[in-house]
Amino acid sequence: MPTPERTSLAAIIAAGREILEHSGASGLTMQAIATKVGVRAPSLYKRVRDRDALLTAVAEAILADLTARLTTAASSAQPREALVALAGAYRGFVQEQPESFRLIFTASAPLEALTRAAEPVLHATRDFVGETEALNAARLVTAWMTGFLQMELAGAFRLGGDVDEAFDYGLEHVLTGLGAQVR
Amino acid sequence: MPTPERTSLAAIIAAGREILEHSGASGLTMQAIATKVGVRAPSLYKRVRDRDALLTAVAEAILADLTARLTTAASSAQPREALVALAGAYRGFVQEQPESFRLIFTASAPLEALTRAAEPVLHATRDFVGETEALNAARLVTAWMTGFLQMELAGAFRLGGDVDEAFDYGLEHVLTGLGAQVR
DNA sequence: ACCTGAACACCGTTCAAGT
DNA sequence: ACCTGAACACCGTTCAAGT
Repeated sequence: MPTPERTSLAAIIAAGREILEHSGASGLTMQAIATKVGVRAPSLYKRVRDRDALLTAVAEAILADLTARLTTAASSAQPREALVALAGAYRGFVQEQPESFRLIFTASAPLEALTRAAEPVLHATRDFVGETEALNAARLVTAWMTGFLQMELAGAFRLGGDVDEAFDYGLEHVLTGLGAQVR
Repeated sequence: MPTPERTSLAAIIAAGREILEHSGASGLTMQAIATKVGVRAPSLYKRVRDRDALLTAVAEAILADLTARLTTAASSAQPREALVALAGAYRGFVQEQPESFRLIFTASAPLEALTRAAEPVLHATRDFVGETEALNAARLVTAWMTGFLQMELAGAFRLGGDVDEAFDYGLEHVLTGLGAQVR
């Protein structure tokens, strides 16, 4: 005799994201998720292969959110402004959801979702430096932003200097470097 | 009656680094370390507060190595060449010891060790852009390198394009951006 | 057809007992 | 003074038994 479903994959992922931000990746246990969705831990295996697959699914959901935010932020017609707004949106997202940011580069990476998140950057750099250099330029911008945010989160910028100023400085000089002719 | 010491903190850290590179952070268990140094797991707690402190100690040892490599690489008198060599050395280190690279920004970060590793970068940027901008420039270079290597490791650059070319492109344009006047 | 208790292997960690 | 076995709490995961 069938039993009604007491939860869903969507609910599990949503619970996972909440627990992740609240307790970090180490607090994201099958037990904790099960309790939050009102079920016992073994039942989760009906919807998810194992914990690793669950982390990947959570990372995908996070990346979908981030992609939407970046796309909206980069809507300016001025390519330079679009990139500045995009960088600001990325930083805002990371400051709001630091544990989520940590996960997307840690979890058995969902490459397609990562690629999709990079697309607004790619569009903006295409407008800024042209088609031929667009991919390399996008990788430069993405790498700088991601590295900066990771180091800021790790506290590596805590000793001396103004972090906001360092962010603006980095962004300005990256954009200048992209705009200039390389000898 | 005293018992002779059967291991040492140095041996534990060395064993930790080997296991880390071989089996990843999740394989770096107290059991695995104990077996490698010829002791039982509870004995490790004579030398180390807990696993977290052990990870920090391993990260510190890794950073000391990395610092030495970067310092050597950046010894050129030409500031631009110094930065290029430094970036190459960093990338080489990460390709040799990817798990070690992952750990240094993951482990309850040893901030002083991280700061020390950044010092060769700071010296090189000071020579390149002058005293006032040195710190901001170092943070730009460090962030770009670290972000690039992390994304390369995560496989985010696996889809299309030449990764080596993207690295060179990024480095050139970062240095150009630093060298140019920002309007 | 989904959910559960019980069980298993495997963690980190503590501690009394050994030498 | 260091090392160990035994024990504990807590993981992820499997599976037979329930409804």
